[in-house]
Amino acid sequence: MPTQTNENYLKALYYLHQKNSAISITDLGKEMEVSKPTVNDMVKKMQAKGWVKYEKYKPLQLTKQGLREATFIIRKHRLSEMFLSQVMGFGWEEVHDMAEEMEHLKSEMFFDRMDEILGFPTKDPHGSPIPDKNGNFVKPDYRLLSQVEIGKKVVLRALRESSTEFINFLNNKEIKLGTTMTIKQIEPFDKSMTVCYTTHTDVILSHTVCNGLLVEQLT
Amino acid sequence: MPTQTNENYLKALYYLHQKNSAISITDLGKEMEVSKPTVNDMVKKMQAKGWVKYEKYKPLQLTKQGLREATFIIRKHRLSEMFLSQVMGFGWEEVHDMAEEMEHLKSEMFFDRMDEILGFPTKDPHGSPIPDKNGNFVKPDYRLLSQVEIGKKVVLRALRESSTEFINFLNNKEIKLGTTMTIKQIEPFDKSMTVCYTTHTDVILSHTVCNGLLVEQLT
DNA sequence: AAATTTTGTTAGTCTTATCTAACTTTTTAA
DNA sequence: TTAAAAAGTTAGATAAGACTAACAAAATTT
Repeated sequence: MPTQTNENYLKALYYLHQKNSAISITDLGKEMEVSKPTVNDMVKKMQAKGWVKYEKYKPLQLTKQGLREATFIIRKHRLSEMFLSQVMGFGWEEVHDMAEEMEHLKSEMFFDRMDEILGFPTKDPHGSPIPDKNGNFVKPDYRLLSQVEIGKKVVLRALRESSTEFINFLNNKEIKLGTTMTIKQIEPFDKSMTVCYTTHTDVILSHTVCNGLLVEQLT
Repeated sequence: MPTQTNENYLKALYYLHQKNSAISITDLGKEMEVSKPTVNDMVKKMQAKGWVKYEKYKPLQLTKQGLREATFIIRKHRLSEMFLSQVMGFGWEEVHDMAEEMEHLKSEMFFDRMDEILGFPTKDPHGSPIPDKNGNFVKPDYRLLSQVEIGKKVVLRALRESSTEFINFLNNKEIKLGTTMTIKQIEPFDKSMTVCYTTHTDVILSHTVCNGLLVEQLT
């Protein structure tokens, strides 16, 4: 059974893998905000437990078991977010940090009951898929708004980041899941985009913001 | 801010204080299931943090601050039990262990929202008082069934232990909070009691069981 | 009051998770 | 293709939370 710290390393590895296939000790250290020797040590321990595969100077890999563990932590995180939002009435901008704590609770019953109460949801409040009790889930292949061309129409389906700060920004701009946007212009200099949606015309979104929005392309 | 381990020591001290005013290093060690040197060390650390007062070979004391911290942990525990039982539909025999984990969550918002959803309850599913947001609560002075005399009539108001095992025993005997019982007989040899309640006549309860039941005396 | 038992303390060790400083390997760029 | 930069490793330390073995102090019993 992974410790809480182990769980955080597993989750970090999982997220890094989503973007990048070759994860370095340094990458993981940055994600976890710890020094390289700390990661080095931890990786050895986690390899001994069978969760990661590592050879000196080579990229890190999650084993099948490690992936399984990571998936269950993510299940617990996303179910918690969903429960906090749907049952306890918290806003989508508030749930991430609380779920970050709750994901380490060990009681399976607790999460299974949440799942049941929520009617076995497949998406969390930020649009991310929730693995089921067996660890299965479908990863829809949305694209980043930042990668969409000018003139296209898209629907916001998920966020790649769920920090309170980021979501407060979206709330201010009245952007939510399901919002349909048309890309009017892309500034070559800073890659910022001018978009239109609902009653808003010509809203400028920075590249950083566009990089956090996962969309489904309509046209 | 106390660590999770600190919180458990504080809670243990709090519970020991309820029965016994003079708590020894040994007592705390037994409650926490750790060795005496471990307690000794920990007590020094917790004294440095201002939660306990201790002089060599003298009894342990919770400081005002320590008592405050303990009260908030108990608030979190009991609110969790209430939420698990009232909102999530768990049985009173299932909630203790889950609440034992949940009580260490740091988010105040989470517990305050629970409190609100539950309508600011003052008792948990086992009849124990729930401290409010300021740490205040009334400790009703029930007496132990084991201390009641023969012939008296009592109502079960709270449990002094909330383990699944103990409550499963009560469930089997169809004893719940609010059950009115009459004490028919007390066996001098082993202090077991013969009681009558609802449709049950002449049920024998061991001293151990009677010691776990907090009752209000009617006659 | 002395002997015994219980209680508490000291000293030294372990594990987990972290650090810095210094060194080595690999990669990249001149 | 070698020099510089980046990445990774080793060694030694620290803090929290635990242990055992051995000793000291206090309380209890005879």
